Amino acid sequence: MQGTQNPPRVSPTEIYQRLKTMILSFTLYPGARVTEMELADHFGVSRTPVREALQRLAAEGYLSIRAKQGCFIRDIDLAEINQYYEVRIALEMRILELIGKQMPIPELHRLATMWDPERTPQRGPAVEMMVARDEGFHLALAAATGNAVLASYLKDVNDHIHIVRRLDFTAAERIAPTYREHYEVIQRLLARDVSAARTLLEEHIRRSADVAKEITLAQLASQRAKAWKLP
Amino acid sequence: MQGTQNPPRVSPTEIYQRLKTMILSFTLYPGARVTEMELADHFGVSRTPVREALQRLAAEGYLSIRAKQGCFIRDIDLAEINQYYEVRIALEMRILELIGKQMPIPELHRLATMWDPERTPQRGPAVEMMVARDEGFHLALAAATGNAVLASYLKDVNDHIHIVRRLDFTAAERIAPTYREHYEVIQRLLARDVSAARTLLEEHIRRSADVAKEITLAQLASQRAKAWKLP
DNA sequence: GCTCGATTTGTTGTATACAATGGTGCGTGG
DNA sequence: CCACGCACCATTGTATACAACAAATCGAGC
Repeated sequence: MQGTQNPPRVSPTEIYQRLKTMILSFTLYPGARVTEMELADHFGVSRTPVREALQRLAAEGYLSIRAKQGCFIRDIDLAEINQYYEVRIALEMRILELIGKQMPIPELHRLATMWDPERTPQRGPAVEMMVARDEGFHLALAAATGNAVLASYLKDVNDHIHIVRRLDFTAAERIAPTYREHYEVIQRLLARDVSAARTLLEEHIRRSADVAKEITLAQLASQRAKAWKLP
Repeated sequence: MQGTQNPPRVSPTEIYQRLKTMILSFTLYPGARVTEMELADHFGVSRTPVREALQRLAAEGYLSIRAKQGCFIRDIDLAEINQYYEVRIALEMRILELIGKQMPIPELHRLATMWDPERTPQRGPAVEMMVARDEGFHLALAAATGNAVLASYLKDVNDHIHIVRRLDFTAAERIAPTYREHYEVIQRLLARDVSAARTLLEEHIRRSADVAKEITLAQLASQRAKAWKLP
């Protein structure tokens, strides 16, 4: 609409990222249908770069391209989300093993300060802000392994559960426990007690997953109600 | 060449799979350059479906598309391969935890029979055959978790190390140990001793990784020697 | 003979025209 | 009133023409 298509032509990668953001933030809600022409007009380019972006998104499972019909944002499949969470636990458990004896103390202190329960924000921060902070915590642990491939797999898994995970923090009462649980994990790492850190982190992930999935069910119901009256 | 392009038009997905196979089997060796037109002619289609396949392969890291220059098969980066092996261990360790107490006995017996050391083939089977069997073993464990997402991540990791892993079995002396080690893991699972199974499986993976990486170094050297005299 | 620059060539990036096909709605017949 | 079939339309799949640009090549000048 607001024509910013003259000087910088929108690249396929940028289209990909913007579409992914729209999907992950529910701007394009599950089940919605988009056509290549629509998006091409929207971004001020031809169908070619749009197709490239859509194919990437389809390959990653965010939407499905049905031949001669259109592109449909994939429905949220809670059973599948559960499976992604299981993969996440697999990766994060190994991450703790890898960094347990080796992660530098200063870096641990930095995280501890960042998640000090006494600094829990009183009036909840913006949801997206909180999600980014949370994902940052877990990715920081991954990065500390020095294994970029491992970190990128965790990032990939995170993206796939992001759409659900962000709902965890719409419930304000999850913010304080998140601070406390993150802090506890760091304390165990400082004490070089990897086993305890593992137990705590797994419980933390499962707790947040449960809350997020619960909220998702409600969200989906209301989303369907909205979709009901559109046509 | 042998014109089979009339009745069935080659789909982008098929192009993708065939190219991937060519890369993983060293038919297109690391560093080689291919152009879209070349491949389009080869498969008897236009550049469009070829581009689709190449973009998927690039997204998965198998090749890099350099603007206005060409597509280059990615070099093998042994440090990166190491990182993939670490992810593989993370996933497989969790897989053992998940199936430990639950995998049905008959399925375990099936695998035990399949990898009975006494049935080790005397004159080595074809390398690709052995690799497929090996990957099948590990994917069978993954499938037994009932977690399709987890299994697909393991498959993805396997694909990325396949190019190196297959070399493990060019050394005939690795075949017997593979049978023995697989068999041992299954025995521990039958005894419901998950912890022992984990230890054995991790050692097994690390051993095969070490051999594979060693052979890769030699292979790369000879490959470079070949490439030397091509132009 | 050597160096630097313009031109040519080859390759990917983008736009567009055309082909193939699934879905929809309308009309007809029972 | 309902069921069935046919034509039209919307949408993706494919081919091709054109644009943009990097590298190599060739030539001119010193």
